[in-house]
Amino acid sequence: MRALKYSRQRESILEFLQGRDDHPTADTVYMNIRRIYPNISLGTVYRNLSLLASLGEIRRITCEDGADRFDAVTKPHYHVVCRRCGRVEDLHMKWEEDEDRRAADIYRGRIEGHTTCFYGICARCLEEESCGEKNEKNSLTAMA
Amino acid sequence: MRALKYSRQRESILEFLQGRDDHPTADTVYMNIRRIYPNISLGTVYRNLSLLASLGEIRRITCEDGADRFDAVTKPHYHVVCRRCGRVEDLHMKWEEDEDRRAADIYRGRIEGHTTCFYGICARCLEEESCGEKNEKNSLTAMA
DNA sequence: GTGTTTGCAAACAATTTGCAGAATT
DNA sequence: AATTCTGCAAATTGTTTGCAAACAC
Repeated sequence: MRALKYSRQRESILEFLQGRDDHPTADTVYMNIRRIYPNISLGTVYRNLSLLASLGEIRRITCEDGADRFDAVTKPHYHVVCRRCGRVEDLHMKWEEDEDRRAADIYRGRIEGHTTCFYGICARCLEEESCGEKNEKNSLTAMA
Repeated sequence: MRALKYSRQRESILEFLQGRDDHPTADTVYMNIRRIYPNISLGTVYRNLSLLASLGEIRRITCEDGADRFDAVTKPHYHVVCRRCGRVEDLHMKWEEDEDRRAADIYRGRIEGHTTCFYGICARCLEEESCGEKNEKNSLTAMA
């Protein structure tokens, strides 16, 4: 029903994501795109990220940690979230195709897919035991 | 370091969650507990949910849909999120224990566990094709 | 009594939205 | 010319926090 017109901002956001292997938040995207289009607005970034995600050109990752992250790799794969610094990394492990079928067999509704998110402590945080710089919020999780 | 004192509100929140098999949001918990303690505050509900989660008495579920949900079943299991109404259901399927080991084998950091979230359309929404009542937000995801 | 928890309200963070003007077709 | 997209600011939503009083030990 709605047309879809070219926009340099959108293009630029997509390209930016394609050039990264970590998984930036909307805000990180914003900061970086601003170097190219200094007056792009955060609203535009959000709008385009949502649009691209709904078009299937990028993937939204929602992982327990404050802000959503975005990934230009759209084929299913695993992620690891660091509980200390919040960093989200890809895990290059064979994707378990059968899971969906197993689930569909016993679920009364329709299964369309799944996401699997590992959590733990990333190598960087393990080394520098004094990691806590980035994402203090997560210390709550570790409070117990 | 910190003591931990009894609170009827906390007790009541935990009991409420234990009596449900769906996965209420903080707000739903609030609405329901209010029938017992009419002047409990939303802040208290959030504080206790976070506390209980960090103690491992309940589990926090963050699944792409606006608000976090909470689950009194703490042993790992699968969830299915309906992309139409946002409902989160348990999926009673054998938990794949090996995943963590597989991941740990190739990951440089420490793997502590993982969560797997299936998504699709729940049976209820499939039937009444006119589902859209509850959680309009999700229509964005389906917009493409 | 000391320390924890509560209710309330204000503060916050992430994200969405309304609108007039700029860009694309 | 008709629409879509943008920048900006204000609005929403989900969650956290500061504080004085209430409660548990």
